[in-house]
Amino acid sequence: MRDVAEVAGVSLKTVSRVVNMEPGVDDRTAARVEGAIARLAYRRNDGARNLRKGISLAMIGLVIEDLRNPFYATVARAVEEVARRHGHAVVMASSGEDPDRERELATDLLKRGVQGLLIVPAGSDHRYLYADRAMRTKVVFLDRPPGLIEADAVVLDNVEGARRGVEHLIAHGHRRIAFVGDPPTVQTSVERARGYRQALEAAGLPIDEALVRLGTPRVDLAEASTRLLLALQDPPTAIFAQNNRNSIGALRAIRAVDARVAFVGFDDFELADMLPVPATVVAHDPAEMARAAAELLFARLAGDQRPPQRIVIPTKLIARGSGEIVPPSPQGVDFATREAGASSRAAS
Amino acid sequence: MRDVAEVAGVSLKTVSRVVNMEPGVDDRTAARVEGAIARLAYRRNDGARNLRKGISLAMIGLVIEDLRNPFYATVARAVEEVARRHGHAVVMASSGEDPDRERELATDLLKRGVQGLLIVPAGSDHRYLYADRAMRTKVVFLDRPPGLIEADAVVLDNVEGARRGVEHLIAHGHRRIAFVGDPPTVQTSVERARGYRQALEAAGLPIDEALVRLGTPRVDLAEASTRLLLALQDPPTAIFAQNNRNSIGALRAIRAVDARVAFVGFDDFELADMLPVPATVVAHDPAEMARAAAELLFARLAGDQRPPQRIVIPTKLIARGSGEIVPPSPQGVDFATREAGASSRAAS
DNA sequence: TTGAAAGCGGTACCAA
DNA sequence: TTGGTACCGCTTTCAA
Repeated sequence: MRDVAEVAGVSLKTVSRVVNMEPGVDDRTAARVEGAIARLAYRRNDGARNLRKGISLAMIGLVIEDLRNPFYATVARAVEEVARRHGHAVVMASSGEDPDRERELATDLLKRGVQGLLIVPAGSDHRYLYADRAMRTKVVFLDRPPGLIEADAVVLDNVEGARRGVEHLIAHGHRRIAFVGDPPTVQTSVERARGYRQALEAAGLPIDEALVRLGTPRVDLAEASTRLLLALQDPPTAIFAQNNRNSIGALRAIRAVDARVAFVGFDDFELADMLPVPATVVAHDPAEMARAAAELLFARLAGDQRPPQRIVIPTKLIARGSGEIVPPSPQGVDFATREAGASSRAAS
Repeated sequence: MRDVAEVAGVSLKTVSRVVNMEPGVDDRTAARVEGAIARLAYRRNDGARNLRKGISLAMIGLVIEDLRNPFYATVARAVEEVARRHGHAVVMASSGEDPDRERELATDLLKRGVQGLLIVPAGSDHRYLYADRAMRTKVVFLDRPPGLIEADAVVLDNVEGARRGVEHLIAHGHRRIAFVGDPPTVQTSVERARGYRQALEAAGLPIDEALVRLGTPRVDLAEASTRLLLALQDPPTAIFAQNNRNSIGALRAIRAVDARVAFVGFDDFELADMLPVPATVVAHDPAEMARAAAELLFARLAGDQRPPQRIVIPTKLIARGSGEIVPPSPQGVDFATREAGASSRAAS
């Protein structure tokens, strides 16, 4: 702005007046200033402006996995809504499930001076958030708990939800149930796998590790993984998928090979009820989770000093058809087959 | 920070050292400062910090309709990607198709000092963007053109895409084709309706305004609207839906009443190929559109002075089944029926 | 109508 | 190890 003033041959203050369209500037003077602005491609520094005006930017950061996943899109929208009510803007960043990138993005947001941070962690060590003491940025974790630090978190009831989903399949006569999930680095996947195991153990069923596939964070990989499962000598009669991405992949595989297997997925998804066999799911309310986390963050920003909170959002099983398919052969055949030896196969 | 210094009985600079964990501060002094920081609930002002350090915030704003719409989620993710490559963060805001809110959000983002703005307009008058002269914020419009101002825009080939979709239905023998779309305030809906009309006119078919429903911006409304269409005395034999929200609503209605009508929708959507009757769509690449717009914005920020650009992204028809359903009665029956009088109905 | 000088809340540089 | 002082780019106040 000083440069502009010099070029236009006026004082700093006059330029300021022109830029902010304050009244009381001679038209010719204003024209000269505008000319200088254009020539120098000048752009006002809003940082300095806000500093002087005492305006704090009022932003929060949101680090999620991928906006294209409808689950996170819903989360993001709900966060935006709450932030708006509190007069804050939201800066969003997608980590793509990469711990390094999560850290990079979170650190970047902190440097940008966001007042608070909502984060769906990809990594398992969040001590870096405390690197900058006295920065005092408030952080609330979303969907997954923090690693190696104490902090607020709002999560789903993963173990219980998965357990109920698998119990549902067991109740319909299934004994060979596969689990299709994200890599073990993803907390939610691990917890849901735990629920899966709990359900099987409680029913006295063996856990066949060949049926547990932890490692398919994308639709196409989940589809490939499920195809392998269905091509096993002794394939599962039911599949439990750990989230909506895995669900859609699994359903694509089931459809591709025209398998008659039961299916239950964690996360509801659009059109689940419109499929040829409507999908049974363990549903929950992502928007509610996001709102709870955002409200907690704003409470902290307002001075809430309670110890770190852990809020758990419940799940609900919605039976639509795919989870109520019963296994093809009468109960007990699986056991009989296996006792006859691993290399033998039932004729049909 | 000055307050902290006073309370701790040290100089400003020492506090600064502690806050930024610079070396060379006596532990006891540091402890005193930390105590003061805690007591005063002090938080560093990053605005002032960035000003002094000469850091410009490097943010762009993105105003879209609703993140929950997968179309916009894809757009947002692609924008984020490009912005990141250019070292910028993205502040996102959802207008909910409300012109006032669009204006409010855009103005707010400008006040926050974003370097540039990407906007999917809900309104039709964007002169407010020029209210602040010399602010020189660059703006690129996305998906829909600007109103009453000259500005860059990246849009889809709406007329052509819709025309082809409807032609496809006509080619399969349909003469009564309904249009299900957003309100006339939504540019894209109007343009796609134009393509619809062009296709009918080119084929010498009459346009029955009772079959043109402009006003259903949500899935549930589109479903209700389509139900009404299907309940007409002389119902359409095919439906063209203007975007993915309307498509899903229309398909729900078709399924609910078990109607055997053909369907083509604008926008591809996840699981379109997995439905009992896979959905034929006019597809395109939202990410490509978003990338083009974001790159154009960064080119402008880098000094690109070309006149306002208008980039058009092509569409592509993907036939999957629903668009290839032929009308129930032989060609010409509709005409015969109508010539027999509006009050008569074909027995079957 | 225009300008000079102080100051927003920090950091940088150099001296003590 | 600590402190003093100039200054980042802009707005505000008050005087010319």
